[in-house]
Amino acid sequence: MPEAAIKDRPEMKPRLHGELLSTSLLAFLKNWNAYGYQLTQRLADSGMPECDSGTVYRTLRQLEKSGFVSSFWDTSESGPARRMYSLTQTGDLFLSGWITALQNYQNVIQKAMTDWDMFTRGGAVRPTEMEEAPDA
Amino acid sequence: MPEAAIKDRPEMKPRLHGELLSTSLLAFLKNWNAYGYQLTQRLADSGMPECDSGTVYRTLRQLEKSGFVSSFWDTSESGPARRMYSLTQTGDLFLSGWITALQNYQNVIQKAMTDWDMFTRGGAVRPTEMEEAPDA
DNA sequence: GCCGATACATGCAAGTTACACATAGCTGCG
DNA sequence: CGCAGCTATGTGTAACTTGCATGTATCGGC
Repeated sequence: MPEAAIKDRPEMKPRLHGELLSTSLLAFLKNWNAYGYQLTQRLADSGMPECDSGTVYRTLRQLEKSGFVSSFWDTSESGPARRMYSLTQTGDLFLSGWITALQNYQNVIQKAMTDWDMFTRGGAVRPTEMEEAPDA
Repeated sequence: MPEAAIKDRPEMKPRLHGELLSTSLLAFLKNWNAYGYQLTQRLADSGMPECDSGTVYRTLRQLEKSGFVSSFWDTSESGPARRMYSLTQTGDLFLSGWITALQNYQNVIQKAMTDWDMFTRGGAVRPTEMEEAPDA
C-alpha cells in the first residue's frame, strides 16, 4: 500500500465506486443472488477500498435500470424486507465484455511495470531524464 | 466482446475515464515522459475503450493538482507547444498502491468466474434458482 | 492565403458521489 | 411496555466528473 505521502492526505482516501463497483457487484451476483446490505458487507470483506452503502444501493438501482440485474422484495426471512437482486442475461454478457476490456487495461499496467524492470536492470536512463517516447 | 443486446445500445458505448484512465496515464508515464495528445493516441492504440481527448487533458491537470505528475511547456520541437508530463515520486507511489488494490478487485472477478465454472461442471443449481448465498 | 493536422483547452448539461440523515422492522432486555 | 441497537433501504444536497461541441493557436504543404 502507498505510504505517508499518500495515505496521510484525507482527500485521497480511496473509495470503491463507478465501474469497479458496478462490476464487482455483477461478479458477486454471478453465483449468488443477494441484497444490498449483504453485498456491502461482502465488498468490505473483500480487501477492496471501502465504499459508501448509499452508493451501493444507488448503483444497484442503476444496474437494474440498465437491465443488468433484476430485483424483487424478499419477505421470507425475519427482519426488514430485503430487495433481492439477481444477474440477468444482459448483465452476464456485459460482465464478460468487461473482463475482456479489463485484459487490455491489465496489459497496459503490466507492460509499464515490466518495462520499468528492464530499465532498472538494464541500467538505461531513467524516464525523468528522457524527453520523449520512442516512435515504435 | 458483448453482443447485440449491449453493443446496440448507444448509451452504453463504453468509454475510458475515471480511475482506469488516471492510472493508465500514470502507467504510460512510468517509463516515458509524454504529452496529452500523444497519450490520447497511445490509449487509442491500446485496445481499451475510446476516450475523449478533452477528458484526457482535464485528467492530466487533475493528476498534476494531486501531485502525481508534473509538467512543463516543451517548445523544442516544431509544431504547437506541448505540455510534457512526467511521473512524480508521489505518483509512482500511488500507482504501486493502485496495483495492489487492483489485485483484490481481480480476485473478486476471477473468483466469480471460477465458482461459476465449478457450478456448471459440478451440475449444481443455477444461481437464479437460489434464494440466498451460503453463510461461509 | 488557405487548408488540414497537431496540440491544448473550456462551457455546459447531464450524470455520479460522499456524507449526513431519514425511515422502518425486528430482537433482546430490564 | 419502553427503548436501545442492529438490520435494511433509501434520499437531499453540494461538489465533482464527463461527453460533446467548440474555440484557440502553431505549423507544413501547396
